[in-house]
Amino acid sequence: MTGPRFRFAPSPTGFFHVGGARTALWNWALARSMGGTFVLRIEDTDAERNRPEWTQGIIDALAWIGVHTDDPHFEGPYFQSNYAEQHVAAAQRLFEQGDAYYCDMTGADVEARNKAEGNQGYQGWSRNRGLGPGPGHVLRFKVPAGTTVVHDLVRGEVTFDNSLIEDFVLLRGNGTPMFLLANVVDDMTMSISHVVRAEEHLPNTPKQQMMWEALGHEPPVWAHVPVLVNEARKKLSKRRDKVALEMYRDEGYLADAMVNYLMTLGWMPKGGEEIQPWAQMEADFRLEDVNHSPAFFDLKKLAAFNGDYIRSMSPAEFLEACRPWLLAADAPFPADRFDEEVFLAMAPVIQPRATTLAEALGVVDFMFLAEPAIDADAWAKATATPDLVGVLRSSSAAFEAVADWSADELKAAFEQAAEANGFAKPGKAQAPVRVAITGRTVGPPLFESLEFLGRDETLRRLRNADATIG
RNA sequence: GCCCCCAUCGUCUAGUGGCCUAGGACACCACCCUUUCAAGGUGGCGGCACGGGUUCGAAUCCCGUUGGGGGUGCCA
Repeated sequence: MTGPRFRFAPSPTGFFHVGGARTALWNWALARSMGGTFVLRIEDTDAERNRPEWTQGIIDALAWIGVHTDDPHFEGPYFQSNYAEQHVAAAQRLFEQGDAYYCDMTGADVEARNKAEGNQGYQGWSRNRGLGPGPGHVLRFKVPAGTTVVHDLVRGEVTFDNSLIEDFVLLRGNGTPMFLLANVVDDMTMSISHVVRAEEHLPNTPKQQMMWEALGHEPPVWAHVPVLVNEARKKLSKRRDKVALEMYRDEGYLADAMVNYLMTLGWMPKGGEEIQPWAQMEADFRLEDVNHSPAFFDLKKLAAFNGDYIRSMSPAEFLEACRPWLLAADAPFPADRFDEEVFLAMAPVIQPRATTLAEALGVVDFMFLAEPAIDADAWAKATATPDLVGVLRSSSAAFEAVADWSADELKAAFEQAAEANGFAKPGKAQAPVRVAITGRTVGPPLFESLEFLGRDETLRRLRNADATIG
């Protein structure tokens, strides 16, 4: 692979952020459509928040959204912690070149001096003190005078006044490298040509660009994409918001729907049609077309996308997609009562009624439950008047007499029973039968359900329900 | 506080000086269809933050204001 080299560099935190997923997807689309490479680098240098299993979580999440480690465009994962020596070596080089210097002031020292002098930030106090490395000495980058212009593919030219950028820390007092340094050195080592990341990194960019230059390299192409925000228009946070990709997967959001939705947050496929196959989006995606303002991660719209994708599946695909929920320990009904044939046959009436896969099983759970729970309020309402009770009893009798147990005949039988009890519109009289059979007032078409439920079970449930009426 | 970014319906967006009476999607409302609920169909509501310029002409260019967001660690 000789094309451009992109990278995705998450820090392991135990879950995969939806914002990170979008960034990964955009990098992935770019790498693939440009014949380039997507480098995965796990930024695990902060021992505080890092566990080996987190990494697998990242790889699994990426695979779910279609970023596969066995794709020729994929490279990695690399672990930042393995490159500490190189980070330190680069810092050493900057020191030797005179682009960095040691400082023995602690954070408290800096704060105290600023308070005394009415200043803010680090004022380059140790620039000319000629300090060498030593315990507690941090290495700081000597920010040159002038301005730094960042060329950004989505923002354009952004100019920073270097005098407003403090001499930032490269190496901690204990000698370990800081993120800014590690990040730059790794990008250089991995020959990254395009850094596509969230906007929150834009203020870091002049610092990183100065390091690239000091280290004798041409900086990469930068692209800072807008952040994803919540309803209050604040950056999505794991404390407040539902940001874990895994949670959406577990609730039955389809990967294709999630991917499609994420892609359109800040970018619109050509032609203005939002629902697009991955291949099309991959081919069309351009950083130059990315929007500049933060995008609200809208659960309602995600749900709409998901419903759309669910409805477009064939019954067989739908069954397979539901399989994990059918086999789950907390499945809504016991596996041995499940009937694939029935589920397949009912799929077309289930799909338009479900927003998520998890929800889909709930639509037909009554078909596979030995004794579906009857909602008390629904039952009370469905049998509140004598005519409703009458419908229940006469339809029960009418069903018993049906010769051919089919939806059509059941419907005809029911309509007669309803009319006999004074209902001009049979639809209005469905409630008692529906509640008796399904436990609820709403659900898939009743007579088709009865057909599949079978004569014996239908009549049994009607008799049981009838018996509960005084 | 300081620095940076941003600003089209409630939301995601189309729009790159005349094609804009500002288009689509989600949400919402109404109607149709109908076997409940959905789905589907039709229609509706609703927006260029404000003020100055530039121009024959501005949602589009410039300046300012206001508003929002991000960043300001010996976190990543």
